[in-house]
Amino acid sequence: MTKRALPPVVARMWGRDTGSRHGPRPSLDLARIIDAAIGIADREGLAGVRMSSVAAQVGMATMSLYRYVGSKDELLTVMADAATPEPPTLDGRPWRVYLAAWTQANRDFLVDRPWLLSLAHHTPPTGPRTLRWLDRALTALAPTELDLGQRINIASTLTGYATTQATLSHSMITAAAATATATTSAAGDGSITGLADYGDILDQVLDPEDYPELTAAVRSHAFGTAEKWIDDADFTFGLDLLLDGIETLITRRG
Amino acid sequence: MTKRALPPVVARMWGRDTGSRHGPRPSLDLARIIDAAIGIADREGLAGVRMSSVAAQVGMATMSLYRYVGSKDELLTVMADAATPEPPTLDGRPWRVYLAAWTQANRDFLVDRPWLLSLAHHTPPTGPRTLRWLDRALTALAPTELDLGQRINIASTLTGYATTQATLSHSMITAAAATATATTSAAGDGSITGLADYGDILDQVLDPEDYPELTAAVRSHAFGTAEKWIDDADFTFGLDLLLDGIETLITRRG
DNA sequence: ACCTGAACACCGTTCAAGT
DNA sequence: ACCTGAACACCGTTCAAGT
Repeated sequence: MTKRALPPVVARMWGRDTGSRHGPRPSLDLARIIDAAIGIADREGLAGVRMSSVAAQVGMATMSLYRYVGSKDELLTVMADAATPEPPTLDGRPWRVYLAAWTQANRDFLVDRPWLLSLAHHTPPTGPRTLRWLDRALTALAPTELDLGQRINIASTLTGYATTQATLSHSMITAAAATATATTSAAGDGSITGLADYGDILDQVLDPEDYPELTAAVRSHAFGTAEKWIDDADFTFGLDLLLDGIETLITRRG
Repeated sequence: MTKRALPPVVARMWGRDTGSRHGPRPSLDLARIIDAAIGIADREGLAGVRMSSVAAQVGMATMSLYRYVGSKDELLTVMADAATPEPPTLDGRPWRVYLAAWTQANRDFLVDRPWLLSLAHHTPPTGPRTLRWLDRALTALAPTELDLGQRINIASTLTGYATTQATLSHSMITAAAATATATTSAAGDGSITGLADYGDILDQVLDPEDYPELTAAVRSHAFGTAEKWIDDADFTFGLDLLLDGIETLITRRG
């Protein structure tokens, strides 16, 4: 049972110092760097986060950043965890009530910080915040008879759902916003500038024989309004499907 | 009702010629370029797809590619749709049976081509393949009394689930594969090299008071084996939760 | 021990010629 | 009308000095 060395990124996320430095200063400075990077991402999106722009923001030379993070990739990993808020507190609520709030809060912070969606790593979670979300979901499910594997699976499924919905909302919101401002670009760059455009495009492109139901959907203007897609009602609708399924499973056990 | 010009990317995905060129040749060449790009992605991952590597593969100069696609981003969009297989045929199966197969097939091709996961755009689908998947799901649900909005929502939720599970499988598979080959890199680069490592890391990092349930999970070796995560049983488990929820909804209507 | 500027590597893309 | 090489822009990162 040898303790293997922690990967540097992980160590940094947990405030454990990696290299040998003197005071408690360095970790504080890391926090400042992370905050700067998060601020840039909030304002300009992920594309704005360059080693140079982050360094400028904190008043260092670009190269100095490499004293605090091993690479840009590490910086992104650390800032993703830091930008994740604390999960809702349990407060003794029953699992269904809590998990509904948990999933909704999960979606909400992804909508607030859509750049987190692009950072969904293909790596299991290792940061303090992300793991706290997982722990709280497991805790809420502890009173049920479900085993750990099932509980972990439920938590993954719900996060997945939150992510899906956030992605959907985000693409619709930006599409709608683009329509509002970009009557100018209508001719030019060819990006999809709104939901009306989207329906328009599908209408031009779909062969009704090959895509019968989609064509019907487009013709009936099911894609007409952005509000429909970012509505809480739709989110709750799908969430209830999931929770009903979980409830069925739990009662089947009892 | 003016027909707005199709965005170039969309036109290209549907085989409609964008610029003015002479014969039917060009579109064929586009297909060759796409195939080359997909081949590279399959072999080396998305990082291997460079304008230069794709051009080399088809025996053109790098710059010639810009005759066929407007930018690398366009290339990625087009190749993502082209790399998506056809959805399963309905064959008169009841909605629940079909959607189960549909979701499983969706996950399967994402597991086969994990680079598609990184290409999950923040844009609604516009390609022939992706839209065919959507259409088929709507068709399967047509006999139910659900309205179009609900059916679209169900399809989104199921794709989302497939994506979540594929992501999970993928991170676990690569983690496991890395363990097998990388006893060498164990000391060095600090990447997570396996599930055993993952449990190890969590164990070192978690404070049992702050993360009570997660700690318990780690101690009970719930993260122990990779097989558990890529098992069909887990996938079906979550899928059934969703389908149960949908079924509840449908019968509630009737 | 910490910080930094110059230099390099890599890659997408513009542009002006080529044929 | 199509193709292409040289050149540029951008950005992450190495390295050898600075203090």
